[in-house]
Amino acid sequence: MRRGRHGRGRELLQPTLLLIMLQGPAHGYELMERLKEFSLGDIDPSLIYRALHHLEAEGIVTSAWDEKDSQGPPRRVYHLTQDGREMLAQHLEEMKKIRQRIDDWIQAYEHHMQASEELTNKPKNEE
Amino acid sequence: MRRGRHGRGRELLQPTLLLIMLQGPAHGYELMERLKEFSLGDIDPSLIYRALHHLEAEGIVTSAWDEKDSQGPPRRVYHLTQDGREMLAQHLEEMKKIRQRIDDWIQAYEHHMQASEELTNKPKNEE
DNA sequence: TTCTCTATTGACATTATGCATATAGTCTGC
DNA sequence: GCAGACTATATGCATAATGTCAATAGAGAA
Repeated sequence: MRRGRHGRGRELLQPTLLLIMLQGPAHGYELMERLKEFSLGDIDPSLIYRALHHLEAEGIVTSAWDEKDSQGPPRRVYHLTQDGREMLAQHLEEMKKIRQRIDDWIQAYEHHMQASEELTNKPKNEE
Repeated sequence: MRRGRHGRGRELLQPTLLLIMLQGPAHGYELMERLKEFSLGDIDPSLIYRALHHLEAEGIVTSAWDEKDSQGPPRRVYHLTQDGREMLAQHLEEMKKIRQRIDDWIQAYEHHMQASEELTNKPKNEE
């Protein structure tokens, strides 16, 4: 299975991990699976665990070994801190800005393409 | 002037440089100025020049010293290659995907917030 | 000549990414 | 019981990308 090839969507990893945790505590493997819901499957597991360690070091999440039975080795369960909730609110604002930039980009691109297509189709001055 | 702090919008740098060049050849300083049109002012100049060198090494753009007068030191003028135009078309597809993911993210976040707000405002079972 | 703006580049440190791999528990079927 | 698949987390290492800072230098204005 080819995974994580190139930086596609990697900038959405952290915000999306937090968003899933907003819906409730989760362990790494589960987060990895649920990223598929956001078209972010295909990310190498090591990147997810590394992101989680990083978030914990920043105080955005906390973690503890799960006391309940696992279907494998013990799980480390992560949940949001208050800082994490605030971070999410900041992410929302950031997301809106990025979306606006992307919209501007797409519009500028398509506008240019449309204009140059018209030039190609009407080389002589029609009206 | 604080510049380039953190990865804000940095993922849009390359596509946006190419988009501006699609509208016509341009030199680095000019590109840097025109990035403001896409809310990408505030990027350190060295990042822009580095991106341009990288694009040239990849054959996405070519460059030459400008023969015309500068209002300062000589300018290096960049223009798109055919590969660059194809790259732009790929960027368009990528942009649309990212845009979709961001929409999904925002919708999930706001949906959760709305749901939890309702729980807060109606703790007893009203209908 | 000094200051600001124009213009490009390089050095250096830090951080992120990609990929491979180690470790190990559980579960299913044989 | 053991092989193989799935669950679960973590580390090491090489390379790529970023951030910061500063060097260099021409042109134009005061």
